[in-house]
This record gives sequence, structure tokens and C-alpha cells, in this order.
Amino acid sequence: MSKRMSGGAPLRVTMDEVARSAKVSRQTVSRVLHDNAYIAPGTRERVRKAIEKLGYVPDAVARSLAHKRTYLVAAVLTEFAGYSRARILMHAEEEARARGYNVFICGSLSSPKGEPLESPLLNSQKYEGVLILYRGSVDDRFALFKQIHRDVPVVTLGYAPKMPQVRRIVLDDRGGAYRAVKLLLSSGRRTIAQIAGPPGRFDTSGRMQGWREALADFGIQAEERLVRHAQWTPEAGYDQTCSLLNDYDGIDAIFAHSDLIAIGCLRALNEYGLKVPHDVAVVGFDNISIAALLTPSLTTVDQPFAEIGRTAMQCLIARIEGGDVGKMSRAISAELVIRESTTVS
Amino acid sequence: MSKRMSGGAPLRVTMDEVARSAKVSRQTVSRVLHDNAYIAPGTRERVRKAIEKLGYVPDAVARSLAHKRTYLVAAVLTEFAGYSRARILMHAEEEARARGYNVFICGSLSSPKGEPLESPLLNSQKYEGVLILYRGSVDDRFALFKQIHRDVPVVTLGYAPKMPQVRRIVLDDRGGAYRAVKLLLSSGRRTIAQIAGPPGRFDTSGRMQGWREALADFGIQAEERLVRHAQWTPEAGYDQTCSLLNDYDGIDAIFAHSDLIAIGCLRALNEYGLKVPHDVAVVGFDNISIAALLTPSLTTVDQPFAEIGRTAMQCLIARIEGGDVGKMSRAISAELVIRESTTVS
DNA sequence: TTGTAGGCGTTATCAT
DNA sequence: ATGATAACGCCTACAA
Repeated sequence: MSKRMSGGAPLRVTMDEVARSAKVSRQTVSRVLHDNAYIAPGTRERVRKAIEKLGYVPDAVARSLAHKRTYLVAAVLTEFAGYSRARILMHAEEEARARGYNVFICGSLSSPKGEPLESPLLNSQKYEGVLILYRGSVDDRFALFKQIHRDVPVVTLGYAPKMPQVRRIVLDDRGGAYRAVKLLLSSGRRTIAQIAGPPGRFDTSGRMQGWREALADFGIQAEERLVRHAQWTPEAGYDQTCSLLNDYDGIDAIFAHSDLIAIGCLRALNEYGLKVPHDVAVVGFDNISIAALLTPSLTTVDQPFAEIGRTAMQCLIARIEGGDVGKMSRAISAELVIRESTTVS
Repeated sequence: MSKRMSGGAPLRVTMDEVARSAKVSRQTVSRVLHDNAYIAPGTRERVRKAIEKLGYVPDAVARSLAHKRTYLVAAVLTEFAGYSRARILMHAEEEARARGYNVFICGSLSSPKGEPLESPLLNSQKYEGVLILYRGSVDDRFALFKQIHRDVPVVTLGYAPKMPQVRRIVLDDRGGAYRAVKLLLSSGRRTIAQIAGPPGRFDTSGRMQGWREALADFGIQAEERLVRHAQWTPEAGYDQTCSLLNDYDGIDAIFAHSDLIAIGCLRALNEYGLKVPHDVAVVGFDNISIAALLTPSLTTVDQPFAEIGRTAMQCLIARIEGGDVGKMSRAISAELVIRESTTVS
């Protein structure tokens, strides 16, 4: 347990003081606050004035205790590194705020020194729902889900164990990848390598699946040696592309599972003296903000971050507020954005 | 006010139930929970077992009410767009969690439809401190500070009104910029343009100051027409660079106030047929993760995100826990990272 | 070593 | 239309 020293909030005006000042009971003040109908106009005015004068602000904690609601939602994510998570989070928070909820971050699942923190979710504030933006392997995700109380609504990006309280927002990884690879094939590319995300993840496998299907549609054998796995970073993309180029000759296109990986590819290709798109075409995935302004600008599969974030939060809040959202998962499509990295002019 | 429908948390086991089950008083349970010394070993065991059996978890809200502490800190930031804020936030959260605090996001200061939200900070959960990662103009920041209760500790990135409860983490913008521009000058560049951040911001002016001083040290007149202002985006960087190149001939270096802006510069320069670094050298600011893998890799001023985030949170927590951190502001240095975009080989 | 009483600031319920 | 009283779940202080 961590040290918790003295400190605390400054003294605040309470309802009782307002009541005394307005010469009414506490209840009446509460009623004014909640726009209760049964209140004499004069009384209401008096109370309003007292509130104003004393600068009274209701205590959210006390309210929560009585109410049994916190309007607090936890967002689980270990690394914002990939940019995309941060953007999704931002839009999710926007949606939450507009509906009167606050989002708190449940970040580091391990301490700065490395040891895993004991159930950070359980030790946390009381939350009414959990949004999982966590990018972990299937196993890690299972471990995470076990920490969450079985009655708390959960919305997660990507796949998850089938549990009654869980809903999923699923990007059409397969479809997006399929369209990307098909574009490459249509423009005459035939030896299409792939720098995939880490293995053992559903998004990785979905995108690999799309790659395979597109090749199959063109009657091309999917060769496993054209596949490399990388963390979602430019460094890893660079390393794996080098490895690929060392091992294999004649690659005329690369499908990278993320834009950051693709940036690493571009770098490696350049160092090997290969021109993009002339010698090798490159497609990324995500459509992060710089993709359009790289040289060459990057053809990529657009992940609609705003839609994902908002939809996820809407879904979560709907569950919290008792609505049955029905379907177990909600699909989001991923469209191709064609730019210079695939277009020989 | 936003709609708040039914919903709420699932029923939880309370301390009373544990007490009854262990045949002790509520207080004894509390003592076991707090590792109080005055407890008979047998009793402790019995209570532990009861807690285990019933799956009791203390209610954070009730605890907060009695305790008068929430261990909740608000992080204000309007847009994660610049990546850097997201990274700083991530490290700040890590530090907070390690010390037993939770960070909630106070994002959108305006609703999705555009109207400004009425004091999102006041309407929020009760927080014990505020971390301001907000990138607004001086005026906007003042408006923000007015929303914060005068007794709540605040730590902010960059400059801020001098208020007793406010502490600042200040990056050495001037020094970083100075070193960047000096490098350009040392390598023989003489017509050094600048794509600055939005005007009316202290970081922008600090960096502009560094530019001016470096030029002065080399006896070169700082020409205002070599300066453009841009939002911190690649698009804006691109536009302003084009504008610059249209208006002015003979530019042999550009100092961009952020890496994203620099990416826009690189694009524009490329379209104008200018080679980097041969014809024009480029320096960025931030050292975001892709800077090293762009082609050419980007010379830039490193902003130590981890240090900034952690230091800010440490400072905030120190203030919350009563320690007087002393100094009004804490400086963080920004070192130059030299890469290809300035190095003619 | 353990228990009792009272309070934290609100909301819910019942009474007037 | 307003007020009194009892929760809400925990903690602190004091009593035994």
C-alpha cells in the first residue's frame, strides 16, 4: 500500500448552513436544488439567495453515498504510445462528459518499477462501468477481466471473453485489411509482405486474415515467410522490414498493421534504396494525423477514432443506465484511404 | 444539466455484514483492515476469513466521506492531438497510481456541439488537486483558473497567473530553441525561418526568444518576415511553410516549434523540390517517437515527457499532502537531439 | 483488546 | 409546502 499522508479538501459550506441562513430545513434546500415542484416561490428565492451568498456547492461524495451513484467510469489502457488509444479516449471522454459522467484513467497495470500492481481496478474509486482500451494479448485480457466485478458493465475494444456484462466494439479488421491488400493486387503487385502486429491478438489475426483472403481471391499463395510480427512501434516496423528485405528478394508491396509500423517500413525501404511506391508500395493501418503529410503520403486503412470512442462510451452508459443494448458486439467499418504510397503516377 | 437516469452499482457487502459474520463489532473489522496493532491474533484471523468468504471490498465513497479525502486528481486537457500531452498524462497517471491517487480527465471544455460547458471542473467529482495540461492561450488559461476553487492545489505546465495555490513546471523553451538555432548557425546556415506555435502563448514566445538570441549571438538581424505562426499540426506546418517559400527566397533552415509542424515542413520542402538537409535544414521540437524514423530523421529539441509528467504529479501530490514545495516553479531542461535533418554528410 | 456513540453531507421517507 | 428522522458505509474518539 502506498503512503497516504495528511492533507484533504478545504472546508466547504454545507447544506445545513444554507438551510440555517435561509431559515428553512435542510430538505427544503435539497428540494430547491433538485427543482422539486412543491416549493413556495418565495422560499425558493430565499434559498437561492442563500446558496449564492454562501457560495454553496453540493458535495459530490456525500451525494454519491446517499445516491449510490458515482457517475465515474474507468478507462483501462496501459500505453497511450500508439496515439490511437489517446484519440479514442479523448472522444470517449467527451461523450461521457456531455452525459454527466467523469472518466478516470486506470493506466499502468504495473508499477514504475515493474511489479504488477495488485488489482488496480479494485483498489480504485468506485466506478459504474469500465471501458477497456487495453492493448494486451488474449491472456492478459483474460487476467484483466477477472479483476472486474461481475456486475459492472464493461465495454471493450476488440474481442473479449463472452461474459454477460461485456459488450464489444469491434473494428472490421479483416475487411479493412482485405481492401488494402486488394488495392495492392489490383495495381499489379504480386509479392505482398506483411508486417503484422504482435501474434496472439484478435486484431492482428483479423488483419492477417484479410491479407490471406485477398491473396486467395487473386489466386496467390499466401506465404508465411512474407510475414513478420512487430510491436506497434516505428522501431519494430523498421527492424522487421530490414529482416524481411534481407531474407527475401522481390517484394513489391508491404502491408503494415499500423501507420507507425509503416513509418518504420518507409525508413527501411529508403535505406535499402527502394523507392516507394515505384519499387515497393506500402499500406498502413489507422490513418493517424500525420499519415497524409508524410513523403510519400501514406495509403492506409482509416480507423474512425471519434466514432469508436463515442460509440463505446454511449454503449457503456446505456448499459449503466439499465438499457439493454442488445447485441453483444457492435461493428465499425474501416475504410481505405488511398494516397501516394501505393500510387505510381 | 445532462440526463441522469436510473442505474447504479450492484449491491455490495458492507462492514456490518462482515462484523456479524465474524461475531465482532464493526470497529474490529475496521481495525483488521487498517492493520491496527491492538487485535487478538485469533480475532484477526476470524475477521480475515469472513472478509474473504463474503468477498468484502471497502466502499471508496463512504470512506471518502468519513475521511474527507478522495484521492482523486483532475487532469485538464482539451486535445490530446499533439501526442505530447497524452504521453505526459500517461506518466503523470503512473506516478499518481503508484502513490494511491486516481486521475480523472477533464477534457472537452466545450460540448460536442460547441457551446462551452458551464464550469466542468466545478460540476465534477471532488478532486484534491488539478493538473493543467491544457494548451490554451493566456486568456483561456486565465478563464480556466477562475473556475478552480482558490484552495485547491494546482500544478500547471507552462506559465500561469501567480496565485498562491499554483505551482508550475516550466520547460526551458528558450534554452532549447537557442541550442537548436545555434546548431543551424554553426553549420553555416544564415537565413533561418521559424514556424512558431500560435501567438499569445508563453511557450511560443520562449522559443521565439531563443531563436532571436541565437541569431543575435551570431550578429544576424532577426527578421519578422521569416516568422510564421501555426497551430501545432502537420497541416498548419505545411501551409505556413508553403507561404514562407512563396514569399521569400534563400531560406536555408527552418526552426519548427513542434515535430508535427516540422513534418508539415518536410512535406512542403519536398514539394518545392528542396532537399533536406542539403538545401534547407530543419529542426523540430518535442522529440516524438517517430522523429527518429522519419526520412530524413529529424533533429529536434527533446521534451522529456516522462520527467515532466512525473515531476508535475509529484509536485501536485506533495502540495496535496501538505508539503510546501517551496519554489513557485520548477524548470525542466530541453536538450537538443541531432539527427539527419540538419546534418550534411 | 474490543465495543459504543457520534458524525461526515447528502437523499428518501414519512409525517404534518 | 415544509420538516423531522433515518439511512448511506465508513472512521474517529472515547469508553470499557
